[in-house]
Amino acid sequence: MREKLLKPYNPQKTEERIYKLWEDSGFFNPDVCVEKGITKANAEHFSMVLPPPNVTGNLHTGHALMLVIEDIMIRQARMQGKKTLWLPGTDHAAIATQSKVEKLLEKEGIHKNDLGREKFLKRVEKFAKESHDTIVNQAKKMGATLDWSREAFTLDETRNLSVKTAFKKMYDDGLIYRGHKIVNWDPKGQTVISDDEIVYEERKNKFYTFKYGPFEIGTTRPETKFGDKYVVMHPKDKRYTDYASGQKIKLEWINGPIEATVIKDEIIDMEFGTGVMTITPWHTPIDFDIAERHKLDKEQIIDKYGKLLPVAGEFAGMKIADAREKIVEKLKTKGLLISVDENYVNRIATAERTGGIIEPQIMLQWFVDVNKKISAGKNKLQPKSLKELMLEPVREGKIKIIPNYFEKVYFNWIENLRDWCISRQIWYGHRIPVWYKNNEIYCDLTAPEGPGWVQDEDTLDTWFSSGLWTFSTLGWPASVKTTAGQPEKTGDLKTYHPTTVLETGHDLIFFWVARMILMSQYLLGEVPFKTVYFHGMVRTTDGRKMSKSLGKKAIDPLSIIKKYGNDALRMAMVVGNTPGNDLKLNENDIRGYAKFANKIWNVARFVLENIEDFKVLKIADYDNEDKKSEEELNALMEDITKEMSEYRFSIVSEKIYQYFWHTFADVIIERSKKKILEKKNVISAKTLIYRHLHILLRALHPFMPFVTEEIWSMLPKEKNNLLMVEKWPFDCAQGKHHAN
RNA sequence: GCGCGGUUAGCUCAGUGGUAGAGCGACUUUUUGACGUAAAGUAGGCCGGGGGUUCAAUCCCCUCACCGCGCACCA
Repeated sequence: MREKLLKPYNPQKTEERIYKLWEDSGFFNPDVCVEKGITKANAEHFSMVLPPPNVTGNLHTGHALMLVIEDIMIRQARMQGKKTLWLPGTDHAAIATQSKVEKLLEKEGIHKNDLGREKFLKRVEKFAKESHDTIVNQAKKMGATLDWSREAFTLDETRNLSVKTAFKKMYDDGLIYRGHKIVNWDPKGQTVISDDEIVYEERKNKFYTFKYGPFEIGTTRPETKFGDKYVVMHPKDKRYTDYASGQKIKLEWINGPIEATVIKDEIIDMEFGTGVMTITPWHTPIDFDIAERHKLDKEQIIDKYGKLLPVAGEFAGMKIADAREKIVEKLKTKGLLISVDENYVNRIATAERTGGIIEPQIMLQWFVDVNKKISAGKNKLQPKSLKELMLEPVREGKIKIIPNYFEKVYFNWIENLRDWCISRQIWYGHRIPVWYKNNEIYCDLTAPEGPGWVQDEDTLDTWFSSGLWTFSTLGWPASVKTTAGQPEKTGDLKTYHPTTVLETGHDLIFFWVARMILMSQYLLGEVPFKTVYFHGMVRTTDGRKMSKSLGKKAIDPLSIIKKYGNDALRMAMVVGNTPGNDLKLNENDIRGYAKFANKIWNVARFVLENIEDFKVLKIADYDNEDKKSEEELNALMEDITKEMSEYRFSIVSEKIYQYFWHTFADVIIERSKKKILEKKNVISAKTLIYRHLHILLRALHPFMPFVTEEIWSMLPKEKNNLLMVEKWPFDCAQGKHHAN
């Protein structure tokens, strides 16, 4: 009996030592497991990439939840003898990281332009490195058995090669094009962003109605109205049958008389306002579409700093917010203001990362064409669009999404998907591998020979590199050899791709999950993963999403671990938490599971005290009630193994908890006391409690790895393996229980 | 506007076509030997409202209400 068992379980004194044992064993690396005979060389694989945390700071409870669920899957797979890889990495998170560093510099009174591209990037890299180290340390404290030897970064050299390779192939296939389109310009971040990076905020905005010649037009944005020389109405609107398409009308406007042209278009909602509107094609997506359809002029009104251009006459150079009221005032003086609705509410598009108000602009940018049909990969005979490549595997069940209702959300998104804008006017990120010289354009992995070539200044959307993550981390493109015209995978890519499961938050379904499916389908002709498991968002007890802005209200995972232990936090995050549903993390629950860890500890003490003289550890001749208990335990193991294969961690953790405490401890141990005291069926009793502990520790290990590993080290047994590589107590394939 | 999820014990949440479950909390008892971070026990629920299918509905279908979320539009 070890001394330390005599005191209550102390996670603080245990966890760091245990993690070091695991790490030193090398078993996080599947190759080591094979070398040491833990895993068979030809074993089935189980692989998962870690959703790479952004290098913008610390890990929060959301990360903790992710690490816990993934570590549970990985530990079980490893115990089941699978060749198990959990691949770690971090995300450079382009805009997020750059704007974070910009803010830090701001405090020093420095603007990034003062430093210049190179010096600024050095600062960002320094910051990213520090964040990376913090993140890795925290992940280790959380007990994650990630294979650190394979760690990757979305912006390292290998990943840069994969990004350039992917870009070039898409460019050559005509899937990436450069064009003038209306895009989401963020005046604050001074970059374009994709549709998915927009966050809408409801705000009260004055809704003005102006007299526009014979019409009345409504707007929330008078400052864009300078260029409005087209007035649009529905062709079937009976109120305006007197006006013909193309008809010119002279009218008085902000800066004097103008000539407006009547346009008829069915997109107009006759019910809205007066059924007449003027359009600003340069700054409104829907107006842009109308202008394209009718081949109308487009004129820029607002520059990229959010200031009015000379077209605004006396208002030129003014900022939007300042100009708006003044323009209204002028129109009012001219008798053109009809009414103002003070209580109008509409949605404002803001940039996710900077909070800047999006000003749509027509700009020259790079796009991924999602509708063009190409005969790439395995679809040589039947050309397919990227949209189809994204839809098919989910529709056909090659990718299963848990919970399955997210499949509908996924389909809905793809069906409404527009071309993906991938260029960003920021410095931190993968530089676009395109060079220009006069009118020539050159796209390749390296710069073209000869003088005069200038590389595109822009970088790529961070999700472009994230989309490659399941295979760029496994060595692609180097790990694809082309023999006899057939691409053939080698190395890690061959062994571990498609990955078994992707576990992530449902907020990443479009940003990341869809893009990974796109990239893998297109570049490898296969799915990136077979199952997607979405966890919910972690919330505070009052229901708010946990984030740093909450300050003290947010629970810091590391301080919880310090207080209650890792195992307790893990259980609190798993029990009662079903996929897709948000989790309200409650300190009471965590405290409860800390008690459970202690309960396990005390049970172990009792069992070990009573089997010290006990040499024969094989299945004995049980008496009837013990035999029944053994069978009940076996049935439970079979049951939870099946539940685990269906990713029902909530149920499994609860069942083991219940059985351990209220059957093993409360019934079986109490019964054994009596038998041992009365010296009746002692062998049966001792065998039963030993085997229960032996089996339950293994079943509990993925959920509560630290306390179970610590107790395991004290158990009398033939081999001295770490529990993390012991056998899971039920073999699904063979229907066998692993006795010892 | 289109769509998705939720509504179960005081709180946080599981769950199932056939007498309703857990944790925490509350209350009562127990200083017995693994554990007081414990044990034994008790109380507490028309499973959101209404309708339907069924021998049987908390569960399946329809509908309403409220809460949360996503997408689109917003001149």
